Amino acid sequence: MPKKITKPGDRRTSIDRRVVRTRKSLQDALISLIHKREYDTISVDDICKAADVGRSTFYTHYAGKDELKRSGLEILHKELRERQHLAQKTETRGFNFTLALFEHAKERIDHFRALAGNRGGAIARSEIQNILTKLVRSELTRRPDETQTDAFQREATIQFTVGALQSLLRWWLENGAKQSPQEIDDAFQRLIGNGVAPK
Amino acid sequence: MPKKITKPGDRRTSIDRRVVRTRKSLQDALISLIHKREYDTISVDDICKAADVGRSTFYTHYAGKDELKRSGLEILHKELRERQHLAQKTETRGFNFTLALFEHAKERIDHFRALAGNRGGAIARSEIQNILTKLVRSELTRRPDETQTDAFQREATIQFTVGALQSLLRWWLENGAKQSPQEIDDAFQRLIGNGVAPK
DNA sequence: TTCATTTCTGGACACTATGTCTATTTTCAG
DNA sequence: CTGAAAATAGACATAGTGTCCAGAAATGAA
Repeated sequence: MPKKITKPGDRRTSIDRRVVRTRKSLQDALISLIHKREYDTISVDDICKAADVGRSTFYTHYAGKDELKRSGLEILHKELRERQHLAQKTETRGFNFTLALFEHAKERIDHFRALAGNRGGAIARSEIQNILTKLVRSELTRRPDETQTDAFQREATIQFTVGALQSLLRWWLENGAKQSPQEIDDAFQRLIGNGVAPK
Repeated sequence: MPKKITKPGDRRTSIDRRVVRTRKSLQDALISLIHKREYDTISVDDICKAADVGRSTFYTHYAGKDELKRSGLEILHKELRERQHLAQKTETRGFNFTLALFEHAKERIDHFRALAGNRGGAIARSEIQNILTKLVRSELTRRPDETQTDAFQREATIQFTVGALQSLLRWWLENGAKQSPQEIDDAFQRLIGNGVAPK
């Protein structure tokens, strides 16, 4: 076989243990640092020191801090999709992926809080928002004879739902996820299904 | 990391024209820059050049970029509270501040989009979230005999509502606020009042 | 085991940004 | 007009970024 230029940052599934080990160290280091300080105040050098990895090595794997963080989210997303896939076999009514979401979030709460919490910042949130938007959109199917007003209503409904869900999720996690996934999901289903009656 | 607190116009609420002029220039410069690039990529120097203000002057007014941004939000908040105060005199059912919110946002759309949009980032959002949370909380009054479960339900409802509202607002603004404030508010009131029926 | 290949490494480099300080000039209010 | 306040350029120390290299170390395969 002729040579293959395999740069560390390549898409190719890494066989080399060193690569796996290095990346995992960096992932973990970032997570643990985010628990201690504001994301913006963490430097690449800090991460490398915490991970015990050379700074030049960092850059052969990730373009910067943000990419490292994104890669952490990809892992969560992948896990969630698998979970959702299982969940969809059972239920068919309403937003049936949300219970799986809350369960998943609770299991990986440290990971989630670090990446999606208040301190986590914008990158993670918009990424999570993308994920949730896809899921919600697939629940609200489009009528073939959709008018422009319908389109507006539908999109508004999607944005409304995603915002509500994400907000509830974040609040629950930030307060230590004291309630069970079932409880928080019940609350969500009730609110999204029946609406809110003020006063 | 700023350490020294220095506010030139502290003693009397800025009488000096120079102070007012400088601050306004910096505010405007930031807003216009945020429209062009990512917030993080904007340096204090960039802002100063755009505002035609010396960099050393900048630091006599603000501790850094973030504080400049926050001060911009304070202005919006103040205006919104005044508006809300007027709106509450003509009391209707439900969340009666939201129409005022949408109207206000549309009028100051450039300001809002820059500070609250996707590119705006985390500072603005959490600030706006605080504002909305206060408003929503005041709508959902607490029963005197509230149980622990009630408290959970109430807080969940608040977080749900704020998230939905903020998400809808952001989406509307980011897409150019094509619909009228009345339309978007109707959509919100309908969704929050009646819930969402998927499929 | 040996060995070619890949990865990791520290240190050097050029670069951009931050925040503070000072001496000087400009602008303001009274 | 005048003293006080504000704005300024430029210098400074510090810190972070991203790239590059040559050598050391680990790895998978033979």
